[in-house]
Amino acid sequence: MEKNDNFKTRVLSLVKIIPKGRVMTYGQIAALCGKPNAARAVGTIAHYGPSELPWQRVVNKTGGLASAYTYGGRVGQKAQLEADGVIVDKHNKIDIEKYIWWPK
DNA sequence: GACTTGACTAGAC
DNA sequence: AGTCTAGCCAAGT
Repeated sequence: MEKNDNFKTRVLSLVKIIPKGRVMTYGQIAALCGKPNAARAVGTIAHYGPSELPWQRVVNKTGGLASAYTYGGRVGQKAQLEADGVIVDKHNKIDIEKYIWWPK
């Protein structure tokens, strides 16, 4: 049963453990799940995944906020990241190099 | 049940 | 330096 959901579950679990004030990239999460080039899959899973996941801490390589693409009106994300201690730019960009986090 | 689209990234041209 | 292709997984049609 868990074999089919293995990748999806891994991604979701990984996002759940992102500490406050830190962020991760799609490619990074994908790589940690065993598929270094499955960044797209990560985004897809995220979009259809539970809304309780802190996807606001997940960003793309350009440092842009994730849901900014589809949920452009989701202004709460910026405030949420700032509440976590992440400085968000005017253009919804963050210092990815500074806030990137890797699980130990 | 097969095809298409989608919160992405990296490499090739 | 900018544009295009390829690769992954899941959900919708």
